[in-house]
Amino acid sequence: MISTKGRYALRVMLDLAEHESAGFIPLKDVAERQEISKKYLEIIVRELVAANFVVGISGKGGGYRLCRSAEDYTVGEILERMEGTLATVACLSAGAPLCPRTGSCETLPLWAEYDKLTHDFFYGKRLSDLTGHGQAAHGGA
Amino acid sequence: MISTKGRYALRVMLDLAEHESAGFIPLKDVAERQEISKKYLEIIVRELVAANFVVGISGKGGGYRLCRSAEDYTVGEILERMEGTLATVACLSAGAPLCPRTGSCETLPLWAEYDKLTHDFFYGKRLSDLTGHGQAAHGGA
DNA sequence: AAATTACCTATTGACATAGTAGGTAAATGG
DNA sequence: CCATTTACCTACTATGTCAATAGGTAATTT
Repeated sequence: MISTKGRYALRVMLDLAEHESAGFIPLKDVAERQEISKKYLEIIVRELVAANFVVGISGKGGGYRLCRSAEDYTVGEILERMEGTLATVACLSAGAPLCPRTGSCETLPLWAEYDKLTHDFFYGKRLSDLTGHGQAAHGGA
Repeated sequence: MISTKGRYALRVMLDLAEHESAGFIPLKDVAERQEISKKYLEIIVRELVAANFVVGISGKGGGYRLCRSAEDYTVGEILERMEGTLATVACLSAGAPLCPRTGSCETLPLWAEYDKLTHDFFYGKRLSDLTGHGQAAHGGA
């Protein structure tokens, strides 16, 4: 299960991507548009800053902004950073202690195959692939 | 992340599949071979019985046995039953309350696509596809 | 100086995970 | 018939994670 942290982070990144022409975006605006508690988003955005995905500046006129353009982020790198790992079983998680059953475990190849599928899927998607895919329009027609 | 419940359940099923010629297999044997606490396996096997995946008989000479042959189980049905859902985000989980953002959510199509990938992967694998895939041998050569 | 914004530490309630403990019921072998 | 083996059942618990909330300080602009 992908947690709110990863999912909200992606939505914040998307929101920033779609409003990048407006300069630095206050978190308040993102929180309102996305209908997510601003307080909670603070925690998430802090990690996005630490990961160098976004930059923030304080004060009036401040806010957050992407560091790169939307097509230069993969969904995978964002999720992996926020979730800690994309691995679906503990024994395949980076930094996990080596399981003594590796080698004889009959299920490990299954998990490894699924892990690769997952990794390839999310690293194959770019932030720019997701913009403008909601069915409801923002303004018009 | 797939929990121990699903992973252990799969290993129990596999163990039973590989020893089905020996008739009813005591859980004690499975626990020893798989190096998993028998007490914990009891909980898991109870659910396998409830799901009609295995049958158990009490008393001396008793134990557990698969209900069908190994090629008639998909990995997906076993995991889904044990984990409750295979869905990777809450809003796609069966029985989840409908999210008011469905329709405007820009990330939903991504999760839906990944969900389908996951579902197809695990339902495309059969128990019999996993037998005999550990590298280490049981006895010999 | 006032307002706005990011940034930081700490805390919390709810829930799931991964078991453990200690029994009862059923079936068999001797 | 009785001891043994096995499944089956209820309850408990420690630990950790999740999803926030609370209440501040620091930076920047007008």
